[in-house]
Amino acid sequence: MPVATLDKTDIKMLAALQANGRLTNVELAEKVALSPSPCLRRLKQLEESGVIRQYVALLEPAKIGLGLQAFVRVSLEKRGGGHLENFMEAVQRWPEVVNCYAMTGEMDYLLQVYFEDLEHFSRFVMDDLLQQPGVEDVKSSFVLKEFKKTTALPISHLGQ
Amino acid sequence: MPVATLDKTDIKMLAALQANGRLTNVELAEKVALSPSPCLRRLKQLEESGVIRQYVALLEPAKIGLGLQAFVRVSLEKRGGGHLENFMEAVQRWPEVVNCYAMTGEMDYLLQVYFEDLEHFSRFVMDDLLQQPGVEDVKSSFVLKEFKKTTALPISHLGQ
DNA sequence: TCTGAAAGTCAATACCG
DNA sequence: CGGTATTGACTTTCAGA
Repeated sequence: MPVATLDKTDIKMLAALQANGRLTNVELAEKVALSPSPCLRRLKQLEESGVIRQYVALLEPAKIGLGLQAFVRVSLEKRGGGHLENFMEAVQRWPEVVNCYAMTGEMDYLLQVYFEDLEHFSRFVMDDLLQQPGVEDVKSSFVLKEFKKTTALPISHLGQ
Repeated sequence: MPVATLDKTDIKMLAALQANGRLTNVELAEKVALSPSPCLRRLKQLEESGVIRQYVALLEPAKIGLGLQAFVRVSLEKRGGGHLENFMEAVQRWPEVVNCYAMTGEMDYLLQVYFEDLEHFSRFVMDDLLQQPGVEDVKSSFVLKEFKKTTALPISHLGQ
């Protein structure tokens, strides 16, 4: 995947949109000292090249009853066909799982998962995770506090 | 933090905005079978109550030269004043760190961090992390593959 | 590549069932 | 709670520098 060539104005645009994805083109143009027309052209370019992947609304977990966040390490049986495939299909289906990573180190998978409470967590592990063919072991850690929480990637390292 | 009371229409709105944060009010109203005016009133309510925390643009890490993602576990000295405070200030400052959690289990901290490459990672650990007063130990795992990656929280568990 | 103007669309408000 | 109508602002496109 090629790295895009971005100038100072593009970087300012990305910083502004990472902070507020609903900025109008006129507002964005003001922030980067451009008139709306070329600003819009640059924006379309950033979207079409895939530098901007998506615009989303972020919800507050506690306000929708998701008071519990966990990281769950799952070990899959190494032998036996299709376990990984089936597991990943299930992961896509389970709405509680927001992220799933394969990591270096141990040959297992790291899930980031939201729950309403411990009972919900328990049901998820018993009824979903451990019912899934190939799942050998499950180890969970819960988030006590989030000290930093952002979706904004660093961009200052890019060009001028 | 109180849990908001949301009806079926609110839930549809949240689902739509988690998938596309730049939907216009008219588009959103069509999706939830409402006219624009009450739709906008509901939207403002969701924003003001804090259910919608923020709108953001998500960038593609690989397209901006961030090909390496890691989880870093940091142990802080338990004795000695202000280490945690100073560390958290530094964490806010370091742009590579997108998330920082205190977890159950071991009394240490989990960072989610983006890097350009291993040399960037090395510089971060040597020049930033290990120079920070109170940092005792650092253990890193790298992301080999992301099987699921979303910011959309589950909302189907809420009312009708 | 930017500016500026023109046409269509949308946000935001007021008002009414 | 819902819908309609209005005004001003914004998006989008195109011609020209």
